[in-house]
Amino acid sequence: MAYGYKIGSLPLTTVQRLPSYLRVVREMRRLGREVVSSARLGELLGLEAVQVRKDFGFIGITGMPKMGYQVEELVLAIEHCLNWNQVRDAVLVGVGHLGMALLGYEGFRAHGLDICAAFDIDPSLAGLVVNGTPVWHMDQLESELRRLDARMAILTVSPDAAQDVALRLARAGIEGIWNFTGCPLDLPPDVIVQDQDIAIGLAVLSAKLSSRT
Amino acid sequence: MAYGYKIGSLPLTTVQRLPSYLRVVREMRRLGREVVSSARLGELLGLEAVQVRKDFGFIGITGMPKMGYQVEELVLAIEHCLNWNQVRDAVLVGVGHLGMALLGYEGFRAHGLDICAAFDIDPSLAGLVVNGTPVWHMDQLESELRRLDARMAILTVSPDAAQDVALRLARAGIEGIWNFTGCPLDLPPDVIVQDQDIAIGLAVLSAKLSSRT
DNA sequence: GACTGTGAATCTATTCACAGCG
DNA sequence: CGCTGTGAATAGATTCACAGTC
Repeated sequence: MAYGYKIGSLPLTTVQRLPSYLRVVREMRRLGREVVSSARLGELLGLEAVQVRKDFGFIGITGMPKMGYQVEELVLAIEHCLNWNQVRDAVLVGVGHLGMALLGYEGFRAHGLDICAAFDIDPSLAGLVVNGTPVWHMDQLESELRRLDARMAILTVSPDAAQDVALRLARAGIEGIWNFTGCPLDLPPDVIVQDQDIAIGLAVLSAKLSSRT
Repeated sequence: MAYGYKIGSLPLTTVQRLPSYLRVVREMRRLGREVVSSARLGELLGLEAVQVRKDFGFIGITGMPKMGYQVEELVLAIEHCLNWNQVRDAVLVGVGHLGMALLGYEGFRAHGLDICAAFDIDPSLAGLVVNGTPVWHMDQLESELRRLDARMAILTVSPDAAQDVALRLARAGIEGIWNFTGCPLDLPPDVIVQDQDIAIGLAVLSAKLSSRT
């Protein structure tokens, strides 16, 4: 199985660290700082300096001996890797508690994401506008998707609806599904599924707590 | 750095897979199924059968050749590893969109978690009861924590408050912090911090999407 | 001297190959 | 057979050691 170690030419683990690098270097840019060393970044993020340098090497960034890396260059390179420099449209399906929370989250724009439409099976939600995003009934899913040009969907429906809805999204041409349902999805291999299972984090924390007793 | 490979005697990666095993075997128990093979579990979860067997070996479960593993035994063993068989109290700090969503999430009880109190800086939220959980003002944090016996805190405050609030929690005796703020926390090493950064999942999905073009 | 950059070594996780058992 | 269990091999990630550069 697996086969998920490399994303393009980047190691998965490097990609997973990019958001935290980006947060820090964006903050540094805001403060007017122009260069930063791998040691300083490592200290702020709890990483070895050499790991920071390796990661930057992978994304094609080269620093200056004695000085460090240029903050602006880092921001642009990381944004480019993640495609977070341009805003992409996404739809959200399942406007329950979690879906509502994600609709209210202001941070997505900084990550290049604009939720342009939401869908729910509950007819009483249709017509609502949540934080600027219109909510439609599930019946409108295919027709709205034809109108919009969203490549990505955020899936926050209940577990028992997950597979069916995911299949509808795939058939409607959605290329990537960010899956918050906790269920594994079985879809054609050209659809990229990213599972976001909150239970994993809780499991790790629980296990650490119970092993320390 | 790092040093985070083993949790007690279990590999981190094994612990990360435990929640998905648990979900499936609980469902099988509900359906009255008594045994299951590693091959079947692997198929359902997208894992190699041998990996399933290795994981079960780590948590001390032994199967029967030709038959497979006992579903009931698996449920109990995994719940035990994660301490999800008993309910533990937790507090939630930061009742914004995300905090509200987590308070509304019914699934925590199945994961052994009961959010017994929530806190927010906004005085207009104090006195509210959200899905059975009372909300207090931040001023009450220390005094309420003295009254309750929560070992774990869910941190959903804004990034700029994260470090300060985390420190207050640590000083009040909280042993584990589930950190949704996206900021790294700098705390005494006896406090266990589990970062739950939603941006990581989005980064991986974004990178996969942009590498497929 | 103070950094970066990188091959080599180490450590971890996954996968293979096959022995053992009912 | 049809399964589990496990040592050996492979692949991947991190860390070490040190050469190179301003």
